[in-house]
Amino acid sequence: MRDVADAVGVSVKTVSNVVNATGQVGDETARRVRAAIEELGYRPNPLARGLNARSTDMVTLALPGLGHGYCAQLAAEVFALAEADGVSVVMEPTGGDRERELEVLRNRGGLSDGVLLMPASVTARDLEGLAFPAPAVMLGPRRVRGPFDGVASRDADAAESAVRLLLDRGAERIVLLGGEREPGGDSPAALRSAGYRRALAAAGREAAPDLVAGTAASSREDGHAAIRGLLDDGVRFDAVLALEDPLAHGALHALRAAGFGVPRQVRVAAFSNDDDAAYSVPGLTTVTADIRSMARRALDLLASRVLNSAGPRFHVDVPFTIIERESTFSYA
Amino acid sequence: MRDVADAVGVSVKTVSNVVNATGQVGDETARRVRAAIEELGYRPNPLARGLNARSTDMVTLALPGLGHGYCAQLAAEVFALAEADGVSVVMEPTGGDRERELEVLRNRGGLSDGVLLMPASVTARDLEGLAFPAPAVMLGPRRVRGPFDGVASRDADAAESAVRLLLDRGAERIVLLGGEREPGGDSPAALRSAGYRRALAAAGREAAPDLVAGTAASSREDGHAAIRGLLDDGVRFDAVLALEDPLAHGALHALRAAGFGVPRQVRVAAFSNDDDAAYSVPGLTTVTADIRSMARRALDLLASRVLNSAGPRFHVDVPFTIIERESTFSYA
DNA sequence: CTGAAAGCGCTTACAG
DNA sequence: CTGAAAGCGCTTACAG
Repeated sequence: MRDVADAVGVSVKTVSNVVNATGQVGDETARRVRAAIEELGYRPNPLARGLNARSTDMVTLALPGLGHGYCAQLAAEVFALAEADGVSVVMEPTGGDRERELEVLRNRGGLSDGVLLMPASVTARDLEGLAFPAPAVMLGPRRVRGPFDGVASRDADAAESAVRLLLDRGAERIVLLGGEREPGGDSPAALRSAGYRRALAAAGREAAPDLVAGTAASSREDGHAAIRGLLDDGVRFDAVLALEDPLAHGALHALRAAGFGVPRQVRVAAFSNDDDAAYSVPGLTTVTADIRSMARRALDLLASRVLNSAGPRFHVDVPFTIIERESTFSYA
Repeated sequence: MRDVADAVGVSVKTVSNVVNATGQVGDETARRVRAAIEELGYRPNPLARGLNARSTDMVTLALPGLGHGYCAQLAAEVFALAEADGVSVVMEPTGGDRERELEVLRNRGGLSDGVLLMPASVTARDLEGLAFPAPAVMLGPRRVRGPFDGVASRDADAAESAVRLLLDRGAERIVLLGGEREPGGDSPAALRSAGYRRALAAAGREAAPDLVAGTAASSREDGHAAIRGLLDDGVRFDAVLALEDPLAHGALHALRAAGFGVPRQVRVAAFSNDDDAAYSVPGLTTVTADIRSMARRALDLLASRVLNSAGPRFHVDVPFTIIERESTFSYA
């Protein structure tokens, strides 16, 4: 900037004025300044700017990973919205590790104005114990109490609706694929499992233990193996609620191989609406949180929180939608 | 920092000394400074630090997207290695758009010290025309000439080796699944297609046009449909080289459904080694670039380039490996 | 072992 | 319409 000012023979303030369109600058002066900027390849130093503005227009996005559909979709939405807002996104994969989640919230040495965290392991107690945390918003299926704003998807409610849909379509015995055997906990799987039980209870039924099929992970292969196992064990069922889309794809596969018609004999619904869901045959009914509005709300909450770290905390729930496709159609 | 210094009754320099472990500080003084830091929740302002150091220890990672296995794997490696180096990563999805790729290289207003770009659309000519670009390293399958360092995977060579493997295993007619019908171009698909043709030529064979099966995208469904189409058309083949793993999974599926034994009747090989490759049945033989060393080299090159923007450009090729699994075994 | 000064590259608040 | 000064929060180079 000094260089530009000297080249044109004006003060740095004048250069600053033309760069930021602040103050008043004569047309001729502005033109010469612009020419010098062009020629010298001058770029305002964002660090120096930030030092004054006390802001970097950067946000840290901390997710357990990018492998799962939910996270990948959320990241994509955050990137797109942030870009439109003129803010950059620093990615910080936490691996779901508690220590790293806390580290992110401390934002030691971090340049970003605040952090968006999808908490996997961190507890309410951890959050309370955090001294001088960075401005942060928690987002995702887990709703953790604590001194932070939050945007949560209603996974339990979503699962409940999905089960209701399956019951409406005539299902009697619904497998919970990838589900938790024990009630309790606040992982996405636990929340969805709770919704499953709630819907059954509301319909005056009980969750049969032999219909809860846990899986090691959430891959196609896991889904395939689990359904395969049920069939081999002679377990009867006429519907599957898979807690992740890939599990459902594996299930479809296993059912087809075993000669079961979907949806005629077995209805299948799942979560996430990943790319394959629309293209599989049959098309897969999925329950999907409105990820975009989740990203939007989180970014907005964080922006407010950066401006005003005091004030009441906000917790917002994001709506979900059921996209019904062939896998649950009832041909009456 | 001012506050801490005042609280303890020392100068800012002394505080700076204990924070950075520079200079000499008395044990007692250091202890009191540390206590004050703790109590006041003081954190060094990274902006002010960066302003002096002329560095932010941040790097921009610009990829077309995170959807494909290659990109996702690369991103994961970059995150991990960067974290270990103490550098943060700003994600910048380009969507493969030329304008956005150029914008990233200009790094206007960007806080990062440099950029890692996986170029999709940008041409050598574009790069030459770039005035005052940020320090940058190009990485990925495309090797673009221009005033930048580069780390490239040898996709053509990798495809050539894969074809040689299939020939060794007794294949005569190898389908190029997801391949380009016309030679030329420098997209990954084009490069791999070129390797396919080269291997066949080296073996004294020709690439039969009916064996090149283009696909709209690289999903499982695309692979399934394409192989299905070939079978329906009565095209004879005894091997498939799929340019992306998901295509191969679709192919395996289609082959099984049609009653073909893999590898007994048809051998299948693919690229990328995605998570499913090891777990599919049969296990999928894939050719995989050493993504980690690609990330490592790119980060190192960028670090050097940030320190010294002049000097000769470096272009390094990253090795690839063939992981052979059941899908190409020959039961002699 | 500790401090006062200058400076990183910009902006803000005030003069003229 | 333009400039000189002070300051953002730190570090570097020099004194003592």
